[in-house]
Amino acid sequence: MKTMTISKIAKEAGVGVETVRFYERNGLVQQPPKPSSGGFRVYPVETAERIRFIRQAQELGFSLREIKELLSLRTDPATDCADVRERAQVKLDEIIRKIAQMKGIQTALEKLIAACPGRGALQVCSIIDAIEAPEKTKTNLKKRKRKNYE
Amino acid sequence: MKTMTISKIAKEAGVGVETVRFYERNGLVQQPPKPSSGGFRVYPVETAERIRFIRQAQELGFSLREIKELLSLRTDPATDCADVRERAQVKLDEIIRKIAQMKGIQTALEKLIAACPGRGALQVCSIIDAIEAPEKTKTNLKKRKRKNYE
DNA sequence: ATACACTCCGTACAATAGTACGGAGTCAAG
DNA sequence: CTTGACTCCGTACTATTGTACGGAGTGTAT
Repeated sequence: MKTMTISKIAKEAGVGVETVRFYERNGLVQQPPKPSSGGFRVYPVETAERIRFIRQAQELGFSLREIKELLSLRTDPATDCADVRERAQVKLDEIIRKIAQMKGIQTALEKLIAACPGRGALQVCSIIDAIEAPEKTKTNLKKRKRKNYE
Repeated sequence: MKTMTISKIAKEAGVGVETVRFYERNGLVQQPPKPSSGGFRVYPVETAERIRFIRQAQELGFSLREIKELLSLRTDPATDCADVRERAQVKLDEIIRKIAQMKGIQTALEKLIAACPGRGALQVCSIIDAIEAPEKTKTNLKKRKRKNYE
């Protein structure tokens, strides 16, 4: 196995060298020490996996701050297990909520696509319409008043 | 129904007035005309729904640019239906991919939580480990030092 | 041993997504 | 008709998430 320099890691992870450094500066990946013999830093291959995870989580709407929290979850006997469980559970709930929302949009898009060739059979004209009518395409769903927010 | 001013819309949507204006400037919501009688702009209630959709889509990792695309999808007989279908399908594929990724993280978190009290039964020590081992516990590829981080 | 690519580090610049501010206009209650 | 809250609009500032640049050091292939 060739020595993993920062550019190899970056290539492996599909990001630029500067991005790796940026993640190092922000504590998302650990910067390996410079070898005592001098020269360039050598990276463990796992770093690339870690970065790929970061990018994936970003695509799913997590901020770097949140991703850092995700990555800091460890079932390490040395740390408090109950705490890890609790934090993991919070993230899990969030994920489950997001999946549900995602499925809402999925259904809406499917409705939109289905409404396309029939032209007018459904009243679905935009993705908003497709979402706002969860199931019942019955009349007068505009009467609901939503005071739900804050 | 009282006249929806911008601050009512903002409150209804759970955002600040400035955010509404920002979305207007960027074409995500349409700015209603000033009444010919003069005075303040009056907003249709749907604007609040639209903004809530924007916020939701953002949470799911879509940029405002992408959300604008989503919102511009319309099964309008006047526009090319095949085009709408195509663009909707692209978004749909993306959503489906994201849901799959999300489920990957969900499973990883569940493994992490499961590994917590048993302590050592599973080798899952971080969320990365929980993700990188899809299900086959192919021995000792991952067995090396995982002491490196934090 | 020299060329050349790559590392290292600091700082600067950039895009996205807001948030804040200030001054002038408007509305509605007292 | 005054007062206070809100609108309108422009501009400026902020946070997050990177990208780019420049100069000095290092590794390596020829």
